[in-house]
Amino acid sequence: MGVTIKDVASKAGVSLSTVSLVLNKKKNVSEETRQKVMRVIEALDYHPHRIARGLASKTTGNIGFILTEDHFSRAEPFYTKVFLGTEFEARAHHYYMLLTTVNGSFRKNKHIPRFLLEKNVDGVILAGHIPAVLIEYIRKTKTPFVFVDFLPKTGAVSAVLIDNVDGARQAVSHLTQLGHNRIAFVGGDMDHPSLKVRLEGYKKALLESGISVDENLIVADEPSTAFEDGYNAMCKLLKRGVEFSGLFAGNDAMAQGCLRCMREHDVRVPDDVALVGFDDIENDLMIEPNLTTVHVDKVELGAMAIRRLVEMIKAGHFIQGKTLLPVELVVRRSTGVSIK
Amino acid sequence: MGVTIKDVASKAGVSLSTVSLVLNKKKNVSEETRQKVMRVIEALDYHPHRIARGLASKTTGNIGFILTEDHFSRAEPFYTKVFLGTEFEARAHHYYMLLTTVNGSFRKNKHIPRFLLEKNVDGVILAGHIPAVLIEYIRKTKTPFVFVDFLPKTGAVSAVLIDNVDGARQAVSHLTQLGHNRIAFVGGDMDHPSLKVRLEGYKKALLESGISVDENLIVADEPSTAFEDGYNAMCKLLKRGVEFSGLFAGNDAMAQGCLRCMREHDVRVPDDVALVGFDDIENDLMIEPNLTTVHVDKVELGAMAIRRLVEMIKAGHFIQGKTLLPVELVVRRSTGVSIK
DNA sequence: CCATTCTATCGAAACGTTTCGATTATTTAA
DNA sequence: TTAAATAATCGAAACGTTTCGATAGAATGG
Repeated sequence: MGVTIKDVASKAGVSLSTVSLVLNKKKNVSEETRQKVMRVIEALDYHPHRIARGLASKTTGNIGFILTEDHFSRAEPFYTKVFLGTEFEARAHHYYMLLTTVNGSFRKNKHIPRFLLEKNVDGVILAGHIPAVLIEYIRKTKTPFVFVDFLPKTGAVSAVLIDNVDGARQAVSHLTQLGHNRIAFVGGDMDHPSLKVRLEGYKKALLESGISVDENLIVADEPSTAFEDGYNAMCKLLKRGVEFSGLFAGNDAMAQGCLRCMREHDVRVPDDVALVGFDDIENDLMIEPNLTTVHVDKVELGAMAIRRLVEMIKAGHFIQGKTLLPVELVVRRSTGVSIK
Repeated sequence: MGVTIKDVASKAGVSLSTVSLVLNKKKNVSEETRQKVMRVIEALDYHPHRIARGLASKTTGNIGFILTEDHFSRAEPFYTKVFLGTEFEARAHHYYMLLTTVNGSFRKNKHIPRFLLEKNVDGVILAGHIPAVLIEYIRKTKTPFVFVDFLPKTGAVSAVLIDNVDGARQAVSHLTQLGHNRIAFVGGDMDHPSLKVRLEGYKKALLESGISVDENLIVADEPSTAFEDGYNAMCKLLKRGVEFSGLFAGNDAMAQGCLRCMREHDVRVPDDVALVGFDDIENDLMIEPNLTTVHVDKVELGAMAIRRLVEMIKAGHFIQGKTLLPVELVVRRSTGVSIK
């Protein structure tokens, strides 16, 4: 039905292979015939058939995105943004993204993503806590892969990570500079590297400011990092009766949960407590007071991962290394700094 | 490298074609050989190569998702949710989704999505305001397609739509049942069928309740439907000085913008004004007061579209028709009804 | 001026399936 | 008992490219 390379060849009076050479910008084709072929391609509005090209060249034009189910259903659409970032960047490199989720109860030879089994991707992005068995499988298949916001315990990796330490430092030193020295931390899901590192960054920043760490000011044992977890954590903290005037939440969803809890207990933000979150999600601007937070460019995070992956695919071999995504504090009303 | 159908055939002692027949569950293969072949497939952990299968069967296993750029960058992640809904449902039918955006300044023969040119999809989902030229192109290629939350002006269509009329009716009659009879409407982007229909539904519901429509209570000329548009619209409405005690916003993002504006003007919700939104977005629960709204299951909307599309692909011909997604009012604090 | 290298082009195999028509074996009908 | 229909299996073509090795002609070197 559609026009094929054969049609182009015959109409241009050259062989199939010559057209292919032109299409793939290979050497050793005269400028003259190149132009002739190009004109015919234009005239016939020819576009190579992706599938056929794929079979011959052992290339798919697809990149897989593997995500754990629980991360995907997180209220906070963090990974959704990351995924969209990969979409945009992938398209710029002429790839399409194939998305799939795996769940925690992963069993080998059973739950391997279909696009891997069917050899339908040129590389994969791994986001969130991916089961070790799966990572091992991917390594075996020699498929290029890049981690996003996660690091496995072992093995050589290519990864793109948030600069959580720096973010936590910026958040905490913003609070100390405002004069706070009793600064609490609220977090959860400490299995996730990001949250763990944010807590570490918090401690480090305190020490750098000459403030000792008080474990009574830390609530980090919530199972997850959603709004409710923030709410619950804050309730625990308030129940302890310890004094604090600054609060650093592991992410914005939790920060907003804290806010709700504090409001219910007549603790005013920013008057009684200055609050800083992490992530910079959309509705930080829709709540009262607008939330001071550490901005994370999730879309860019995805884009960086794709760039790394495409580089590896082109190179034809694994390229080890980690890249940190810089983050930036954005100061809003919740830390009491008045903005014009 | 990988194990192919050839390996299975020789190990099972049958021909290539027999293995293929087994794989595709065709008739006329004896139970005995079927089992023998299946055992070998298991033993070798064979999985057919998607690309090769695609070339031979003229099938891609992919579904395209076409979206307008401006809709995609909308603050409110409506279409993102719809897309995820298609992802999940597509996977259940063993398809992968390929996403792309087109922009308003669409030119034929230039901005046609690559997956269409390269014949890399078995069907497409069209979300939002898709340029008519593109629709025409898709029709010509005989690619099955389904619209989501949009209807083109002309031609036979298969579409999945939100039951906006019913949603508006539920919203408005909730307000009238609470005793309000001065009910305002705030909307924008009236080019979009959904918003237009919500306004119509609002008027219809008023009339059904014996309340005449007062154009002074309607602000619908905002360019878009984001938070800011709601904010601006509400400012205009308040400036008019007309009295109202109920407010129906075209969507939740606008409703939240209204809320912000009212707060700045010391109009209290729900005490002075009872507010209902539309969509039921995540942070309706994170704002004060929690927003009464019309719940739209965006994920299900996407899933419905996929089911329709898969049906068409299987049938091998276009199937005309529209399906309405039922919606449901969820009552929260912003309409003043106290919930235990 | 001939041997060598280089350039441009081509033919054919290969990629891993599906599918169609042929073939053989088996059953059914007359 | 034989012709016809049916069931099971197979061989080969086809899908639309890329790529490798071959070939012929042009350029280069000694």
